[in-house]
Amino acid sequence: MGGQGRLFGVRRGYRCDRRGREGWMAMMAQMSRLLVPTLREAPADAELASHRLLVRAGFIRRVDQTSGFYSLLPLGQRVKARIEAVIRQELDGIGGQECQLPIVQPASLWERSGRWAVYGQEMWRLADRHEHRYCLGPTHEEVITALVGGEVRSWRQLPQLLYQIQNKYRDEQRPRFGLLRSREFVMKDGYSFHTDEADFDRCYAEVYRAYERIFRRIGLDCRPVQADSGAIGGSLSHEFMALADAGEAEVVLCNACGYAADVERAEAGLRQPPPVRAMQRVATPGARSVEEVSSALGVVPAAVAKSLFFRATYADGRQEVVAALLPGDRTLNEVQLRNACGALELVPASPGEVEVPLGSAGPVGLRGVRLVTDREVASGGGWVVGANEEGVHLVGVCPGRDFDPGAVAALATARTGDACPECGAALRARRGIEVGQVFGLGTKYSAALGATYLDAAGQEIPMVMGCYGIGVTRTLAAVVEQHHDGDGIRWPAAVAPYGCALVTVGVGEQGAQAVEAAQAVGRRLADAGVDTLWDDRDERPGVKFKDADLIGLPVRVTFGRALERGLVEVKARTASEPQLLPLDAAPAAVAAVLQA
RNA sequence: CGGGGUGUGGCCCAGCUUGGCAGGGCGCCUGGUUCGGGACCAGGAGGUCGGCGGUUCAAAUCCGCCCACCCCGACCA
Repeated sequence: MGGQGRLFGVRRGYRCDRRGREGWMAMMAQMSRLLVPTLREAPADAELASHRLLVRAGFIRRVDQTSGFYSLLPLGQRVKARIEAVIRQELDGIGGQECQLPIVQPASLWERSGRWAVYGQEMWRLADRHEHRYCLGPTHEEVITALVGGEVRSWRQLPQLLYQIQNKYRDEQRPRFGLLRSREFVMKDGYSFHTDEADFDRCYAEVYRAYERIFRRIGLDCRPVQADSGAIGGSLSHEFMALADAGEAEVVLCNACGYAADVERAEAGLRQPPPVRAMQRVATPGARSVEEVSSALGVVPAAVAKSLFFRATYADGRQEVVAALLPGDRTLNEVQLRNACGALELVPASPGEVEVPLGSAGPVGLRGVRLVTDREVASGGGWVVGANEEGVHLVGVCPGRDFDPGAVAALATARTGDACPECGAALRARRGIEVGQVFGLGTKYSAALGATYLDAAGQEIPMVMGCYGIGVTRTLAAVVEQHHDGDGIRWPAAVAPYGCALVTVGVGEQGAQAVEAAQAVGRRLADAGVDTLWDDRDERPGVKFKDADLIGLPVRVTFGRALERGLVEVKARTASEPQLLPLDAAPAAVAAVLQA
């Protein structure tokens, strides 16, 4: 029975619907009327701070019995909407046009682009009652290209920049980390269509700058890094990485010149190869790993060139064994290897698939295997390699002289301390959450799907395309990953579900005064365009403070015992101490925190 | 997909080894006392112990199969 609302005769469902500065109706919401199920303890499956806090603070819930499907509760939905609003503003500002595309897409469209066969198991495939095949869109290149190709005929209608913000689907083998890797997620995808590469380059740069503004406004420490363009194809590509230890991606940064790249793309600077000498056989009984071989021969691991074998699968279904040859102290960059041989998929080869003994394998006299050699190994020198004979290695093996290096690629994964490929200073490796990517598609899709236009000379030419994504739900999680403390979330003002928390404490006369004051301040804030969340629940002060910190609105105004002196407490979520201010001064102080 | 783990009320967990009345904390409901950092007292509601089958006088507990979820790896816009 008697919550404070009833006790003090406050009307339930009170809404302040004055129009605020930002154009929407600022409102004063009552906590007692909202579905904000906070939890004292986090569910056992939540590991990352973002996942744990979003669940505990009542922003998201996992759908029962599923992995990778989340409901956004009212608070989560509000944050999502605010992130989307920032994205819309910035994209509309550079001429972007929002549209909506179907989630369900016909297989035929994907067959025309060639990706039905290529996309793999992550694509969620389904059939209707007529057994027509479809997929749940993991992305929308095919649909948008077919759409624009059908409607745009003339160079006069180009360029076009279209975007959509919608649910996308990927049947992840292993969903995890809450919203960071779910099977259903919200993504902003944008596509641009141009007469030529130069026009695309101009658009790419504009979107790139818009992305920088978007992430800055949202409050993410986010770095654009050079990226591999992956399965989608194309050349120019940058990823926007929110730096966070929880990130799944790794990037290397150069403090000296600003070079930044995904490790999938980064090329480590070359080191001096081991000195050239005559090739010689040596017995290495029992030595199989790089460590064993190098210590048996008294050389450093970096002087050993290791051979790694993979079974490569190509787009046409053909398979072959590929060997990667790289320095023994290096981790293989699988993306580079895949790019170098043009394979769709690489799976470590099982011993049965390779004729040579895996612990003593090497490039000299290797047959029936496609060899890809790392740049550093290919640069010369005398390397230790396996002799393709159990227990025997070769020393002083020189590429070109003693074996044909085949294709040469940057197979070594860059790491902290490597030389920056631009300026030679030391690189630093950091982890990041990929929240956005921009890349060029060239004419890959337009050519396949017939998206052509007639130029001024009447020639039919395929449009040049660009593609620009932002993971919206993932960005939401990334913000929490970067903005939280031991007590809860600390939302940046631009994306907070409400700008300000109003906390009334006290009972009896004091409580009544608090309610009256909170409503007055709430109204003034609404007039100023600030949404507020009033904790009007019949809870003890401690509970309200804990929940306020957990939910993490940027400012909290407390109406309590200081009211006797006409004062309220204004505390930024990130501040350690509150300010005591006269009631009248509270709205301005709140606004000051929100604008900081 | 390989390896490991967990399923007991809305949440966190004990009980399982060694079979014998289904428990605790938090949350929820009622009454009372409290009221500035997750209060206290009293009373109460809520559970096919993931599912199916087996062993047994008796199964949350032992056995088999299945399902779901989590972690590590592999994989990845």
